[in-house]
Order: sequence, then C-alpha cells, then structure tokens
Amino acid sequence: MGNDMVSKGRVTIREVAERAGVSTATASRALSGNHPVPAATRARVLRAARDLDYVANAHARALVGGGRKMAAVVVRQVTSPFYAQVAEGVEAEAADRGWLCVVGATGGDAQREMEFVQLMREEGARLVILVGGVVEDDAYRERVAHYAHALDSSGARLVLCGRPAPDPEIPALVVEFDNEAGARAVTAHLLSAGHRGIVFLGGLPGNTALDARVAGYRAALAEHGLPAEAAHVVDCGLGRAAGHRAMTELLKRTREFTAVFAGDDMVAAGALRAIADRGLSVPGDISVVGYNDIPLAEDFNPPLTTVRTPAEELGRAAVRIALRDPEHAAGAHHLLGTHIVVRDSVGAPPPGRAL
Amino acid sequence: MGNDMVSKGRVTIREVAERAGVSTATASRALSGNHPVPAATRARVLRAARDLDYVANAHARALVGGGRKMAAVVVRQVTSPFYAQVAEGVEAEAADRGWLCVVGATGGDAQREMEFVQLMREEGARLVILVGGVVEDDAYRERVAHYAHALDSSGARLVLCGRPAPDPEIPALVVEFDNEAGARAVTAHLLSAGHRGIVFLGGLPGNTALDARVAGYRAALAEHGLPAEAAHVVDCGLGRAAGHRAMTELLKRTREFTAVFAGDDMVAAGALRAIADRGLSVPGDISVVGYNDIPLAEDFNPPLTTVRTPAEELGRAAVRIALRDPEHAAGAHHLLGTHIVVRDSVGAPPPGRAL
DNA sequence: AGCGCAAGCGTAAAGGTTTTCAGAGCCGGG
DNA sequence: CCCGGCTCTGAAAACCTTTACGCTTGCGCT
Repeated sequence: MGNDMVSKGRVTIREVAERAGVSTATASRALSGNHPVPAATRARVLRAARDLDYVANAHARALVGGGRKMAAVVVRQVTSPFYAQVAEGVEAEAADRGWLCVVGATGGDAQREMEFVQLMREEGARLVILVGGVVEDDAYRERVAHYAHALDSSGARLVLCGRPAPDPEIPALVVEFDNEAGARAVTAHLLSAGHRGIVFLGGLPGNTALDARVAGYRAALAEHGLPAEAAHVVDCGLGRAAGHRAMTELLKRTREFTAVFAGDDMVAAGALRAIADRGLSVPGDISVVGYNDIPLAEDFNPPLTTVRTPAEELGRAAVRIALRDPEHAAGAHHLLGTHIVVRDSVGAPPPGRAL
Repeated sequence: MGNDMVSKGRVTIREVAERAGVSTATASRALSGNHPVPAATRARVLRAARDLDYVANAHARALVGGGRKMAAVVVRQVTSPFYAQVAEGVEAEAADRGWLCVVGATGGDAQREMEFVQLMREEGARLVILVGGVVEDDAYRERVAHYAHALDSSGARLVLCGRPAPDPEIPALVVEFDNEAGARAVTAHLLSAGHRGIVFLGGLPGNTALDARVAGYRAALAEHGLPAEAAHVVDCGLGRAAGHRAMTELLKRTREFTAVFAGDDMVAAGALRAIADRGLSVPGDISVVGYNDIPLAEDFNPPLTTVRTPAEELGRAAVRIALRDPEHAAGAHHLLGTHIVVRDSVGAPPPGRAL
C-alpha cells in the first residue's frame, strides 16, 4: 500500500492538496463536500487524505465555520445512577444528531460549576444543560442569570433540568419532572395501605426538587384529612450514607411511624440497611418507598416500591427541545410525568400499631 | 456598575484592548499572565475584560497555542456503575490538573468507537483513554494499532484500561486490574467454604477481561486438586438481564452445583433474582459471588460477597501515569491489585448436598 | 468566427489569539 | 555626556481552514 504516514506533527490540508495536485480550496471543497467538485478530482483528494491519514483541525474549522456542534451536560456526579442516566440520555440524543457531548461533574460545588460553564463558553459549546435540583438562593439566581445571558449573547442555549429558572424572562429552557405529583401519588399509596405515621427522610431545605417532593407529601396527607402535624420531615439530605445515619438515629428516638418515604432511592438504600441492622423487617414492621427508580432498585432487599422518573428521557428531551424551536421556546417550561412502580417494600402497618 | 454587556456576538480581545487603551498583544499578556506586565496596565485590562464579560476563544487559542489540555475517556456506557466510576476517576484527576474531560459512550459498537476517536483527534485531545474489556480479534488489533500511531504522530497519548495492547511495541500505555488473581482468590474463598460444584456465570469468549477471570477460576480449581471437568462455564455474557436469563435456565436444567461465580456484579444481581424467583435462598441453598464491588452491591439481597476493583483509582491512575513520564512510559504495562470483600452471600453448601 | 456562459479551480482574506521581534523610552554606570 | 542594557509596548507573523471572488478554459449557440 502507498501508505506514507508522516512521522510527527499534524497533517495539514496543504499537504493533502499538494499530494493531490490541487489547491487547498479545492481540497477543502472535496473533503467537506458542500461544494460541487468533479468526481475525478474529488477521488484524487480523498485518496491523498486517506494516504496521509489526514484529520481536519477542528479548531481552525471552528474558527471560521462558526463552531462545532457540541453539547455540554453538567451534573453533580457521574456515579449517581440518576445523573448517569440523564447524561446517557443527553449523550445518546446528541450522538444521534452528530453532536459531540461533553460531560462535566461539579461535585455539587458552585465554583466548579461556574468554571465549567466558563470553559464551555470558551470552547464554543452551543448547548449547555445543567442537571439536578439545587438550593435556590440569591447566589444561585445571579449565577444562572449570568450563564443565561452570556450563553445567549454568543448564540448558545441553556437548559435547566430539574432546577428552576431564576426569572421567566431569562433566555433559558426548563424541563423537569412533576416532583410534587409523584410524591403525592406515592404518599397516597402508603396511606391507602393503611399507614398514618409516615416520615419523609431526606429533606434538604431550599433544594427545589426535594421541597417539591415534601410539598407533594404534605398535600397527600392533607387530602386524606390528616392534620398538618402528621407530617414529619427529617432534613438529612441525600445519599446512601445520609439515609443510613438518619434512619439509625430516628429508630433510636421514636417508633411513632410505620412507613418511610425516602427522598430518593439512595436514601432508601441506606434506610433499608439501617432498618435491617436494627433487626426489623420491611415491609413487616416498616414500609419504605423511594424516588427515581434507579436501575438496581429492584435488587434491594426487599425490591423497592418507588416513583419512576424516566431519567434518560429527561436527558433526551432536554436536547430535543433545545434544538427544535431555536427561537420559539425561550423561557418555555416543560413538565415530564412520573409514575409509581409497585414492588415489595410496602405492606399494611403491623396489626398492633395501626394508628 | 459600568456593566456594558454586548448584545450579540462574541467579545474579542481587540475590544478589550481598545477599552483598556492598549494593544491586543499587551491585553493577551495581561490576561494569560505568562509575560510580565506592569500592575497598573494589567489592572486596566482585567477591568475591561470583566466589564465586557470577555471569554477567550478557545479555538483561536488552540490554533496557535498547540491545543487545550483535554482528555477523552471512552466507555461502553455511562450507566454501568463500573464504567461510571472509572469515568469519574478520570474526570477528577483531569480536573485536579486543570484539564478538560470529555466522556464518550460507544454502546459497545466498534464503529462508534472509531468515530469518537477520530473526533478526538480532530478536536486535538492530548490524552485518549479507552476503557473496558473487549474481544481481541484481528479487527481490534488493527483498529487499536491505528489509533495508537495516529495519536502518537500528533503528540497525543493513548491509554488502554483493562484491554490489551495489540503489540508491546505500539505507542500506548496499558493499565488494568489483575483479573486472574482476583478470580482465583474469590474462587478459593468458595472452595474453602466447602463448595466443589461452582459454576462461572457470564463467560464471554474472546473478551480479555472475562477470559482472565475464567482462567483464574480454573486455576483455583486446579490448585485445590479438582479435575478440569469440575469447571463449568456458562457463556451468557454480561449484564443483569443476561445473568437473570442464564440463571433461570441453569436452575431448570441442573442442580449439580452449590455456588455461582458471576462474571460481574450486574450478572450477580440477575442471578440472585432468578434464584429468589425459584424459591431458593442465598446462601442457604446456593452461594453467590460477583466481581467489581459496585457501590450498591452491599444492598443486594443478601449483601454480595465480591471482588473489589478500585474503579475510580483505575481512572485516576490512567491519567496520572499517562501524564507522568511523557516518554519513558510508552509501552509500559501497569497492573492494579484487587481484594475480596466478604459479605453475606457465601455460606457452607447445604448439608445434604456437599459433594 | 465570435460571443456568452458555466464549470473548475486558485488566490487571498478572514477568523481570534499568541508570540516573536523590534522599537521606544529610560536609567545607571563609565 | 554617551552608551549599554532593561522595561514596556506594539506591529506583524503564524496557526489552519473555509469561502468569496475572480480568472481561465472549453463548449455551444448564433
């Protein structure tokens, strides 16, 4: 084969053109194919490019061509099953459209989030997707307003997934789940199984996603005629460790409850472990429900009844919506539905303890 | 505040320079700080940049500056807990060094892998990390050899994580776990609990990672004086669904075993479910072990005894090693250790059935 | 034969930044 | 007083590709 690899440095289009005996302009046209070029010439150029193993310099191309199609998705951490699924959805939808997808993890640090968005701006990303609930304070509002305007002024789009827009006028899209409805449904499920003492484990005051779930929980209790004092929210935050710690603590303090509504499935995992450590059984002694339906929720002990939030679809929807109506959608708000999936972690309250 | 945001289009360094009353050269120096500039001048430039919300054009910068520090990690899928952890490790280590990290998912498709690597080449990534076992055929060898030479010729580095180099001479680093040792240890654990009929569930002939685990399994059996026929490998591949299907099938066909060594924890999850569906208990009737120790393995029913492969450390090590000795390391092979973590899924074989 | 038109292709500019080279101004030492 | 050298700054080249513009050539029509 006439396979003359160059030894060092990048092959430029000039070398390809030279080898094919044409100018760089013709080579560029033959390679990108957006301008008619006689078949014979094109073949010569393509051949030369292949022989030299030419790859276009994306930076030079972006400089003149207005930027590569690149989407960025930023999450708290990739190892959280929920975030991973959202990221996979974004990645898949982006790949389907020939877009490159960059994933960034912030570890929940606003500073790193800012740095990453800045980086994406420098890099010329045309779509930035921020995922996950957040505590909505003034700092947050200012930060996101800044992102939105900055990205908008360079023609990029911002999508907020599961977090609120600081102001409906801002150039950003919002797409999220109906957390309140999901929480209300699963709380109702617990109530109709006979439970009256239900504690919500995993509140995170100020966090929009959790607050909505707590609101749904309270609403369901009220709808069933329970007084406001029937609500018992433990603000332990999210994560398996937090759930384990809070549940252990709670069991030490009181038994005035027969069911636990965990803020998400990871909290539920911790709670299940704590309950088992205490020698109690689920759902015999205590019923437990979670939120999100992560892929392994059915492998918990017992399989977890939870609220399914189609995370991958959330990611796909984010890019689909952002790319659909370039102008129409600014400021739009999309709400995705959820549904409860029943497994084995909910039963009737133990006979002696029905309130 | 004198906060004059531009309405459209990107702010260039010329505008910053103009506003600060200096040339682009001075502005560039003040901003990147790699050349001394008097404090007063620098302050004026920084002030102007902040007022205009200037962000450098990374493409233009990369064009002249030899490229941004960017690492790419490519995995089969982000939602697999193991891959997610590796990706997180790469991401974390890259972020620590101020590098940008891009994550790509191939879905196991060689075509998409090639496209992604090509893209990274165009984009000027300086470090490409390919993660995960793979079937090592001629197509694979040719493909990887091509990546290696192509990346090397433009000064980028290639790291293979958990997959073999097609040829030691090739400019690529290899870093992986000692799959064989881990498998041998966990098999020995089963043997010393008294099991003699152990089936390996999740073989994937040709896949280097799985073949190594099978080899370790066979070696342990041999070391305990069992004949080669004692080995029973079910080639069902990986994933929860595959494990569930294969285990159901196996239970229908035979009971000539008292323990299952699952190819990874997801297979184990499926197997556990299948065993429970059949009305059998773990470890009372059958013992089960997995591989990888994914974060939720301790929440399985029962908590899974498995082999811990420090996945995040694998990712961190990949970038650390690649960045450490630019030249020295080419062709080097790094092996990371594993250890077995004992939980509740292994017990003695049932009394009537010890062989 | 002469003219017009289209196809094919090359020249050059543009895109934003970094960096080299050199010029200008200044200070101190000889 | 002069000159060497130092500090600060600016003009311009370089990075690589795309594309607007215009030139040449050849063909078909009158």
